[in-house]
Amino acid sequence: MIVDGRVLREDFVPSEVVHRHDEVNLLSEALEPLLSDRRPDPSFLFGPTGVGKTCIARYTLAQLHEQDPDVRVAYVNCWQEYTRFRVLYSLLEATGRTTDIHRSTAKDELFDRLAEGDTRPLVAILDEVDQLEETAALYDLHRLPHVSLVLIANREEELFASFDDRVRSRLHAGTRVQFDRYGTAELRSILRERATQGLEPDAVTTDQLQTIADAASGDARVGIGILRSAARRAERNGCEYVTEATIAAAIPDARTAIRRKTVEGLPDHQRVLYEIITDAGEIEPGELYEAYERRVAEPKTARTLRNYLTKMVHYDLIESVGEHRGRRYRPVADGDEGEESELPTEK
DNA sequence: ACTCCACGGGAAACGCTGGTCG
DNA sequence: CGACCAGCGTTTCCCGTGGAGT
Repeated sequence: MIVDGRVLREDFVPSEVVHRHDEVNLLSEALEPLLSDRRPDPSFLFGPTGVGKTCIARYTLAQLHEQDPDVRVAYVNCWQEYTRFRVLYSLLEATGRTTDIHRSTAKDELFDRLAEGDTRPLVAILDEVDQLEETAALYDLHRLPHVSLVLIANREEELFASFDDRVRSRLHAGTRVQFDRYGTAELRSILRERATQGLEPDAVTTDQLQTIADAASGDARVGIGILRSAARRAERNGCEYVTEATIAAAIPDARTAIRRKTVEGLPDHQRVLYEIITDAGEIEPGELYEAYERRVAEPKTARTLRNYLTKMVHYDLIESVGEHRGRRYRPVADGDEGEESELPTEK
């Protein structure tokens, strides 16, 4: 049933792109100077989740690398690597020179090492760059003449708001590529493409892909997740092809899978907080702290809990409603319908 | 107006890892 | 080898801010 599981992973980069030719062209034009040994201005890819920003960036850079193997590419996801140290480290790693570096190595050491030595061009793709906490890292990278930046974020205004002045003025020039949500027809053909490569022929019908595309409401990541989950379920049941029932089962599954994974990875104390909040449905801070203290042997301070809470809000596990007095925490709603959940987490 | 409460920034304290020096 | 040191991440303490309730 499943022929090639890699194709169904969301980080799979297809060898051909569907529906994003304009964006690819824009980006590769912007990066063209690299082919004549000049440094391009930074490129920006903006758009909501699951519209192919990451995929297109990787795809385009992979092509570029093929044209000119001297151009190296480093992909950094700023969700995980959100400090200056980690970003620099990831870049060094991509150039394969990290052997003797550990946590205790001074930051400047990392920077120096990037600056000297191998000065072949390096393109740094910084994904979710709005999550980067030390934007000074961007300034650092910009100072390196052989490093070019491709920055990926949801919204332009918010991204620039998070920059400090130095960074903002340096990066203001540059190419913007805006990605819009996929229509269901587009999404359906993307899914068809994946199904053709990843599954047995005829394992899934066009109607079924349509159902999945509808459920994913423009988010290719969710769509692919549903397809993968449905295929796995079908396979586990010994089916030769995907059935309506497996799809129905896979839809909620894919929606919460990512979150469940995050929750499992949470440190103990934070998971306790999360459980209290989900159990209660909605809870106010004071009560939350008390419940927490009752449940844990060696409770952390309230201040620390606040740190945890902001982090969990950040991770989209919980949300807080109201300000100051009368604030409440609750698990983030499961956006059952494709309702515009476009609340760009104000701050 | 005044008090209560929660939020979140900043500085200091702590704990861990790995390096270095005698 | 053991005693220190450097540097980072995490936690705590302290505190200013500002809305809500009275």
